[in-house]
Amino acid sequence: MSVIPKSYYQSTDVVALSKDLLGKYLISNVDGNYTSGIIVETEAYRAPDDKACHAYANKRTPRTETMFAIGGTCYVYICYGIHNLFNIVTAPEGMAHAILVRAIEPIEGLDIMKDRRMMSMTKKESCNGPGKFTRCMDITKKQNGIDLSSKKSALWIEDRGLRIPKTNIISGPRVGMSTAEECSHWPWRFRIKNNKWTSKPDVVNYHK
DNA sequence: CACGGGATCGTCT
DNA sequence: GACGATCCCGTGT
Repeated sequence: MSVIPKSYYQSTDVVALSKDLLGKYLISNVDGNYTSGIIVETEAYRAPDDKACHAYANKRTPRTETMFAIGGTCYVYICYGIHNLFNIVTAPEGMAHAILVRAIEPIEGLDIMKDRRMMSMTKKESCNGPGKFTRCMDITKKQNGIDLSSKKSALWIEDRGLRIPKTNIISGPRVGMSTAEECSHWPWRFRIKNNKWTSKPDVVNYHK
């Protein structure tokens, strides 16, 4: 039940951290409603060279400013006007790296999550998307910029000893990127092999 | 199961 | 004023 310390997030290898975060527990304690889940799918974003990253070319705007914060900071933004997407900022302050959490396996507080989602948590469709589990855990822009390495926060991450062997980690291209062109092919999307709580596996196919 | 379109609004040009 | 690091539902097979 140990909270992952801020030092963990200072690595400049955001790809390695994206893999290492698989199997860690994301805890939400918003307004006293405790829910948790295991991170089963992640995606890496890395400024300045990654065109798919909001902070591509180290572009600073009111929105991207959070990405430049110290590793261990929470970055939440709204996508398509509806969905709150949850990211973990990594690397030292000034370096805009982040990891998008794309899916979790719901573990605790299933009744609370069910009410928020209006869907049974035994269904694999309940949390297998970045806009889905945030709804279950009430993650919103209110949490943008908070510290993920403290249990005093509304959100934090724990290492409960679960270990995912490297042979059980699948990598693939990132999704949902029409303008980032070649960067979308970078295999920076990671998920736990044979885990029913990940989003539908994409077939890697560069031939059509 | 694949595909297509609508929802909906913050963000940046 | 256009565009999303998405989701859901309808239609057709």
